[in-house]
Amino acid sequence: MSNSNVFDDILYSKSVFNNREVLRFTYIPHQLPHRELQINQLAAILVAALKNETPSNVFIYGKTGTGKTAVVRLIGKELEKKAKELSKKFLDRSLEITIEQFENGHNKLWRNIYNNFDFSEIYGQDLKNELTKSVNYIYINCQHVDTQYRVLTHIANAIISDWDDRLPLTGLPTDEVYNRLLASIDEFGGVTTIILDEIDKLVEKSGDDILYNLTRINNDLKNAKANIIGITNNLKFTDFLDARVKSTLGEEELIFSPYNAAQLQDILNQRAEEAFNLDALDPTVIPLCSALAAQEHGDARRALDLLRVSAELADREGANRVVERYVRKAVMKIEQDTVAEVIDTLPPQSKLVLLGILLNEEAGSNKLTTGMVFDTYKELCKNLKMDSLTQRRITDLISELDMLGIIGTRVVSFGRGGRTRLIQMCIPVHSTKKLLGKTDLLKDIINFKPPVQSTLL
DNA sequence: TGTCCACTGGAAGGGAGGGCTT
DNA sequence: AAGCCCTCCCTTCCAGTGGACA
Repeated sequence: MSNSNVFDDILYSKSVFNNREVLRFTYIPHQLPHRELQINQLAAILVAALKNETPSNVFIYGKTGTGKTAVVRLIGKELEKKAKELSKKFLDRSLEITIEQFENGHNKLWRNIYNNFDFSEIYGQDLKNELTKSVNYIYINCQHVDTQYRVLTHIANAIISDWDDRLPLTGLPTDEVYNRLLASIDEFGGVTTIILDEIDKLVEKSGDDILYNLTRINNDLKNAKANIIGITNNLKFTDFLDARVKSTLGEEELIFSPYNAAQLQDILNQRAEEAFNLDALDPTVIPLCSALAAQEHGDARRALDLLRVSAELADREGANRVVERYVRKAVMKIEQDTVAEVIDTLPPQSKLVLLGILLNEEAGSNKLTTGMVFDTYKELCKNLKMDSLTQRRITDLISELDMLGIIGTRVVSFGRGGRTRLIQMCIPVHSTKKLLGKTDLLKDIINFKPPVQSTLL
């Protein structure tokens, strides 16, 4: 009997990778090529936190994959590191200097902290902990944390260290959450920087009340300071903001322009050095990945994904070198995987609507309207003995599918025939049907024939 | 030029589900 | 247990719309 494990062959087989994680977009390298200007600008703003002064609020614009999040996260890491270093220096020095000498010193930050603590405990662990966390950097991605309540609890919970004191995900009145947040920031002291990534998603869903409150948080804080960094890829985002929020939030603005192919190449080269074994990459691979990503508005995330997936495909085939062929394959794979994931995670009602559209298109209706899709959807529901949603709700689901890029819609008027939306599939009908057919809900009606519907044209 | 169609899409609110406070 | 609050998903209501047609 062999005691080998199914993973053994894969685990110990030769790989082109030295460290795959380096190619993830979430990995933050020590250096970010071609973002030196933005790094310096942001550091110049946030250095105030190290002096216990309030840094300006910052607004960061730039398309997907232009390094906004990476820069902000890198600066955060550096800021916290520096704060710890300074506090350590303070503790070391305080062994040698007297209180008077320290009070006469010029280090405002530590003098402030010192004023709030009993100096007799200077060497205690508690004080040391307080000192090392007096700069707080809280990152929130508003794509998921997209309501006023959630943002407030998220910030508060990032500061509250005791698990039992953490705020619940629902249940409390919002003003109560705000008060507890103030208390936790005040108790923490120092400077709290709140980063709201994809801030446009937050405002789109919940309005700008939350931003109004957060930009005025310093008025309510007694013992601490806070500032906001908003990140968005929507250049017109601030047009929808309340003028007061707009001026307070946009004290400083940073623009991240897209990378060009040469810059993307530098980024990939830097990561590849760490990510791959020697000679594992054909020299044509990085230029190709860069060129393909540059075509799509200079998206570094796309370039990194392409490189990583190409190498994974090479690995799986047991090749010891990544060549151009794998990049071409990777392009296809990434596209298919993205679509499959989006469809798979759709709620059941959206899947039914999509199936309605798909079946009509398959039956040859090339001028599909909202009304026709709704009729087919109702038939599908009847077949499944499910209650159907209203047409109003279905128009929203159709809009969502449109936003996801699964279908394309266009509002048209047929004169007396009325005004409606023309709908068509944007992804291949056959493969989508296969994906939908795999779900338990739809497997029995996947071949339903929609009633013949007359188009308005 | 006014009418009419089949919607679109904003606004308001209901209610289920989850969770807190008293 | 009761009362309250939040989120999410949904319904109901309704003003507004573009363009063919009479």
